[in-house]
Amino acid sequence: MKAKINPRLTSNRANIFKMIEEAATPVCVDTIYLELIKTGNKLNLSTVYRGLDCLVTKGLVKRITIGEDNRFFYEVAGLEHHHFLRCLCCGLILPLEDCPIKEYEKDLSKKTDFIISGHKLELVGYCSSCSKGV
Amino acid sequence: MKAKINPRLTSNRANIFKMIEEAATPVCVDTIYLELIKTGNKLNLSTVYRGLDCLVTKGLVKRITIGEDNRFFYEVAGLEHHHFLRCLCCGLILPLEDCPIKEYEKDLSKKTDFIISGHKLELVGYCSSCSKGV
DNA sequence: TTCTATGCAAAAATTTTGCAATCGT
DNA sequence: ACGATTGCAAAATTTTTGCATAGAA
Repeated sequence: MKAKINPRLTSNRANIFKMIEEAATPVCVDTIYLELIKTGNKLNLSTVYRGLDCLVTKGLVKRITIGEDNRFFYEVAGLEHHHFLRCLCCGLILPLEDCPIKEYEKDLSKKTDFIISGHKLELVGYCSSCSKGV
Repeated sequence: MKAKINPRLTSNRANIFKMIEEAATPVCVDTIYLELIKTGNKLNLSTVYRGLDCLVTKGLVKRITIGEDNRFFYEVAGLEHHHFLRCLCCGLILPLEDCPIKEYEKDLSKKTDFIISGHKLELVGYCSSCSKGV
């Protein structure tokens, strides 16, 4: 993408951000797009993509991958470090606050001689609704 | 895909499997395809995709996602449970044998009322080669 | 004016599918 | 002959890009 010197936070982009902010879980591009259209906004899908790029560049939004769907999700940046628990049945994504592998990272860094900058943990299973009567 | 009653392990598929088996890390479709072509095999990319579907269905191969590239990787199924450490610079993927979150899973299951069936952990950073002189 | 944002269409990248031909048993 | 595989081309999905136009500072 062409480098813009001074990207603007247009109303489209503010709306995209608001939508992400208000969602309880990470959202993907078509969810954002459809939600904005449904609530009366008129904008193009590519505007959503470019708006997201802009928000990511500005550090307002984080682009992440969850699940096995090969597409991107977005969440507000600057949240506490967290992980996800995902329901394989209904797709529910539950953010988790605690992180069980902080010390492990240190050990691993020593063992592998990697500088470890981060990690991604995703647990999967079946939520209580979906596992009722199983 | 159309359900085949009795999928066959053709030589194409055996070659695909062998390639995956011999790779030290998970491989993606185009790596498999190019490697097979380079070693003298003649086959179509869609044959690779279908062959992989077949191997996954047969339980010989596992389809996984690593990194932020929105594409699939494949590894031999039936390996010990493991995770990955990935270099953000050169793309090196290092399989890890130990798993630091087995007990965490139990706790979380109680706390969230999920039936937890698995998890995916990926650590990222810079390998010793890439971080030399940084 | 000058830089940026947008819509639209087209292209890219990865994966899937339909169909006719071929192969294996 | 029958069912499965393959090549090829086309489609589907998600994301990116080029270009002309509209918009904001």
